[in-house]
Amino acid sequence: MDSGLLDQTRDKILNAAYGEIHRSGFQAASIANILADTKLTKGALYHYFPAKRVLGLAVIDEVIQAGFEEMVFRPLREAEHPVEELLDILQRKSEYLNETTVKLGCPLNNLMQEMSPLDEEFKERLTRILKTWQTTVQNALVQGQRQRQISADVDCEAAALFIVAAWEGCWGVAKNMQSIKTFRLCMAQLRVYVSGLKTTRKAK
Amino acid sequence: MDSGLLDQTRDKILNAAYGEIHRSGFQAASIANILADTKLTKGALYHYFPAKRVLGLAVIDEVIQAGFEEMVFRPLREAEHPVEELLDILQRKSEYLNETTVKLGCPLNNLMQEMSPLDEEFKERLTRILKTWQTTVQNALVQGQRQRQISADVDCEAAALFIVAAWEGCWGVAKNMQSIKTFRLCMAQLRVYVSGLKTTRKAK
DNA sequence: TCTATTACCTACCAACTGGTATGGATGTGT
DNA sequence: ACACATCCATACCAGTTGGTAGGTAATAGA
Repeated sequence: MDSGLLDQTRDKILNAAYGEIHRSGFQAASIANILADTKLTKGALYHYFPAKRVLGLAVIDEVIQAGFEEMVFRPLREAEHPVEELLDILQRKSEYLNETTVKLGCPLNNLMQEMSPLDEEFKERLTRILKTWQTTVQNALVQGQRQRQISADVDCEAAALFIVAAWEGCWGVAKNMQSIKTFRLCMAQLRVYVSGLKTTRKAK
Repeated sequence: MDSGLLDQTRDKILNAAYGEIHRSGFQAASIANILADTKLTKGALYHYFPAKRVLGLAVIDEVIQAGFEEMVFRPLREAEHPVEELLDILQRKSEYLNETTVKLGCPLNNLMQEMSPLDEEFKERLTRILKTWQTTVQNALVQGQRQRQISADVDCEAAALFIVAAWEGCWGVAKNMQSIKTFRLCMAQLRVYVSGLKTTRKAK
């Protein structure tokens, strides 16, 4: 058979699994629900994925990581003025966002919080995405320093880490308050922080 | 019987439940494990708590909220110089912290991420803690403005929200990377942000 | 056309889940 | 001393979980 580019069934399972995991977390994600969504049966699922765990790992690699790559990492890497692009992305992310998105939260963050202490392989793959994220932001800041957009005395590694952390933090509080307004207010402050890196300043 | 101040059995269940929930989350928290920890049986547990859900809510109110009250809210409210106290707390929190603490993450954040979309009552109680947190920080900043420690053009509500969000964000990344060093680096940047509120600055 | 493999379905299972019913032991009020 | 509530243990249950065994239909290769 094909098994090559278009593997509709596998993709359907993958997407349904992503949805279920996003809604309920990995552990509480019910295989029965995934199958109900896809109108498939266990035979199909266990044909493509030998276990629920493997399905979860595939969702991380092929859906979540791919999504970040397209929506955040690539734009940031390819931008000519990465600092502006970073502020742009923060802006865009806080605009395009609906009720359910804010209610369910960031899929990466959700999975990290749930699975990192429980499963080493989950942790590794999720942390890899997080570190790529940090590194990408860090490179943007460094390039910003070269372009005289970011103050020279900024510790880009620490700042990038903090930006990622705060970013996820904004997702978190907005998710709990279930309020888009909260998310926007919070992200606006993050942009204030990033903008603050432009002006020269002293540590304490 | 007593049922008053010292109810050892109930406390034992509550603490064991807190531990289990902290380790595995609420849904995955196994009543069997809690009972194994306490060396009690179901009769005891269901004598004090009519359902697992109620036990979870009790853990939120009587363990988690109480902890925040003692460790964060009260010191912040009672401080004469709340901005210094806030920076102090951020400092203390990043120092006193061991391997397992960073591995398991912030109990409040964990529960919020997991339960807010799933259970309205969980959400309400957790959000209440979060809002108390925000308000407490906000009051500290406002008082700081009165004491001429915080720049007058700071939006204290937004800043407080962001501080809480970033705070939880620091917990989050540190938990996933399972690195105390990461936590400290991240919290240090948060202190930089807070310190930055002292100097006068313009929004964008 | 015969064979082998892929793709998927149906029926089933052991393990575990939260929860309940019952009963015994220990006080407590009268 | 009797009735009664509190505290907790034991045994049990229905429902759900991820996972498996075995079969069928379709397709591919020769």
